[in-house]
Amino acid sequence: MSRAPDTRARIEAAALALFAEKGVDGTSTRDIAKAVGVTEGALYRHFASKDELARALFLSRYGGFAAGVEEIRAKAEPFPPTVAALVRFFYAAFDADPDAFAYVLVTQHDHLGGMAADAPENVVAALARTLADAMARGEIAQGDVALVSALALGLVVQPAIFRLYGRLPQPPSAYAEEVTRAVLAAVGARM
Amino acid sequence: MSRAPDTRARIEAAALALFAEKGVDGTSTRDIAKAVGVTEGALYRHFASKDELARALFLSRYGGFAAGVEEIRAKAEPFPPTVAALVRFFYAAFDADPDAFAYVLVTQHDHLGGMAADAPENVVAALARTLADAMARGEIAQGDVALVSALALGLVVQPAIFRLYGRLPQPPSAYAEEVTRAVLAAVGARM
DNA sequence: TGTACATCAGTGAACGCGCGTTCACTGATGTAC
DNA sequence: TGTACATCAGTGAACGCGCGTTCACTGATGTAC
Repeated sequence: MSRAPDTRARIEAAALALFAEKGVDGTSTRDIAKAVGVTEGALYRHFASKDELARALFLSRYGGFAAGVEEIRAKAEPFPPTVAALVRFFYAAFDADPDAFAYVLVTQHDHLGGMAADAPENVVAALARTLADAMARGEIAQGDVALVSALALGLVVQPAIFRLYGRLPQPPSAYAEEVTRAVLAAVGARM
Repeated sequence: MSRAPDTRARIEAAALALFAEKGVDGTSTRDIAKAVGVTEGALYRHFASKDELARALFLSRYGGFAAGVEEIRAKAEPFPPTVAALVRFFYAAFDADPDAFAYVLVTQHDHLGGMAADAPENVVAALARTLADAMARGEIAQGDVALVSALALGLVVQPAIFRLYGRLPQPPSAYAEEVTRAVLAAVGARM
């Protein structure tokens, strides 16, 4: 039986909340230790460094997004229900943990530097494949896949950002249907 | 006649480039001074602190965006040419100074905290007014103005972000027409 | 025009502080016999 | 079951370092008379 209490999980939760609110650079190891209620030294029993903590948090959360997107894509349903499922998936994740959503959103470019642009675990790559498939099947208008990916992603992500900064009266999940409709219209889906 | 050479402008340019690339926290005053070719002390002849430098850079650049958006809105042209003008304006700004675009994008929430949500100099507020006007005139579908603002902004901004991180083969200005079309479709413009 | 003084952008060395990290230690829990 | 030892998560004090900022100074430029 494991001896350890839930300290590692509590460090992750506290760090994620602080990183999301004040940024990684704006959060000190003292801040984290204080929030958890342990000394700074204890952090180093669970993570080799502050950087490794930041990276572990990113990879686990980001991996969840990538897996979810890829799973929905792999079902190969028609385009409209696929988009609806993707939107619902992202906004359910937002509702479940806004801190994680904000953290991944803001730090993705720091951590994805080394990842292959078309790696299966890359969210944008999975999204691009979904759109390329739909184009190949004639379900949406022909166009530059990278651009269309940007358009679709922007439509889904920006309401979440607005919500994070208090610009939306309700969480984005309340708008899932409207966002889905906007994506279908923006990418020229044949309805 | 002014004695001063262009040191202040050179500090701003170097700081903007560094802030855009590595973030404000990731950039030290030593970095800036070295890039400019002066000592750190010299920075304080022009700016009271590193924070004030960051804020001055933000306000001047952001002010340009807000003024441009408000100017286009004030012309009160029909909705489609208004959107086209806005998209062209943002992407021209991107082309002219990608560092400034990236810096404003990333740091806006740090600096806009105190600004009234509906201040005339607030870019999102100006955008929301544009969309509210179009709704009132029946040019676009009725809906939550905040949500529709998020959708429109996301469509315009995300391609710029993709370009900044090397995910788009061409600068966003090359896609201005397609983005305009996507915005019109997404907000349900009567064509 | 020449001289005396004021202004100011820059230098270079130094500062105190908070940062991430280390380390000898303690005490509780698990394991071997 | 009882005892001896190993493991490990935590403590608390300390560390060296890079950070933003300060300051006495210099020398070039502008101004007054």
